[in-house]
Amino acid sequence: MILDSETKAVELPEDHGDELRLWLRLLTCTTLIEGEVRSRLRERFDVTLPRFDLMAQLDKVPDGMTLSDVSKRMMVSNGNVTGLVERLVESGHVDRRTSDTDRRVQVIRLTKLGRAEFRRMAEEHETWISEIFTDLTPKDVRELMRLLAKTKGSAQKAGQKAAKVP
Amino acid sequence: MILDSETKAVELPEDHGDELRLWLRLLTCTTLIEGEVRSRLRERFDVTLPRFDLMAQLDKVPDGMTLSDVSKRMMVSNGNVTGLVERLVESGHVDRRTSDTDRRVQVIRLTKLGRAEFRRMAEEHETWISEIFTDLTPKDVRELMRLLAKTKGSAQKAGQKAAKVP
DNA sequence: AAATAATTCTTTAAGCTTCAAGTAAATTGG
DNA sequence: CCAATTTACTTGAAGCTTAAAGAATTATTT
Repeated sequence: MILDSETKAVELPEDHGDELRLWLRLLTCTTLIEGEVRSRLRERFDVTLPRFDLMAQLDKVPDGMTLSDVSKRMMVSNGNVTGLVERLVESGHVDRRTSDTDRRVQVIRLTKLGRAEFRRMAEEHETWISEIFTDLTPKDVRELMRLLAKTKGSAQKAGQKAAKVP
Repeated sequence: MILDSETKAVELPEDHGDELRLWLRLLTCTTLIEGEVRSRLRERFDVTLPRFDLMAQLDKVPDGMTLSDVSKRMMVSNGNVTGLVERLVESGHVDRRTSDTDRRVQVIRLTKLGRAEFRRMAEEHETWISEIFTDLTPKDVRELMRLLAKTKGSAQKAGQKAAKVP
């Protein structure tokens, strides 16, 4: 804390350049990888990344999940999921029904076709990812996992704090 | 390398689960932070993230840059930049003119208004970012920078290789 | 010089995404 | 039980994004 001549706290512009550079690098990495995955998905399977991501969520559960669940897990808006699911139902990859116990709720799951196609895509997708991270040693991977977990926690905390003081 | 009974190399499904988990965590971090920054930019300044990002590129140069430059730096498509710039010119934040030496080229730069508003936003933005990364020690930041640089290089290499063998 | 190729940017169509407002159903609290 | 609130989802408008095709200009090759 710095005090001026009248012993009053003053705001000096602190240096947050390192964090800013870190954020930009993080963003660059993600954009780069995302673009690579997107273009390969399109070329190899003629599928968009959001469709793939949604199917990936559904592949993890056998009995389907609600639209809200998908929305939270994918970290996108409800309206977004509505449209995405609409198109996946249209193309026969996803099955949708109203919950028996709560008529507000829509339960969606992969169809047989959807699951088969996703599995096929996921296999290649996994090798692409390992290719993309090929220069990292197992130790690098562990360390990165650790630091990103810490980053995630920090970001979540900052988000909650900001939400409480609007 | 695993050889089968006929001494022929066979492809066994290798485990790339760690890299996949790493990618998902990287994506989660970026999505989380991006969402936080997006919502704060909207609430505080009623500006979108893409507009802010474009202005950030232009703020770095005094004499403007071409649309292609912006496109490469932001890692988005040309058409995307065209529309973004269109709206920023419309709102008076960006100035656009045709290059004197090459009539294909559009040179854009921040207007006085655009630069003033960006500087104002950037200052707060920087503190948000430092807040978001607040749990990371300086050592964490350095280490993360290093590992992400390595990741970026690895991803670029993978992308180039894939582009050559289509 | 003329033909060819490469570049810079724009346009279009389709899909993605958010936000805000709206509808319907379930839950809560009197 | 009923009013008020909350939850789950949908809709609509605006903007973002990409990919692909096209137009204009410049650079290269023959």
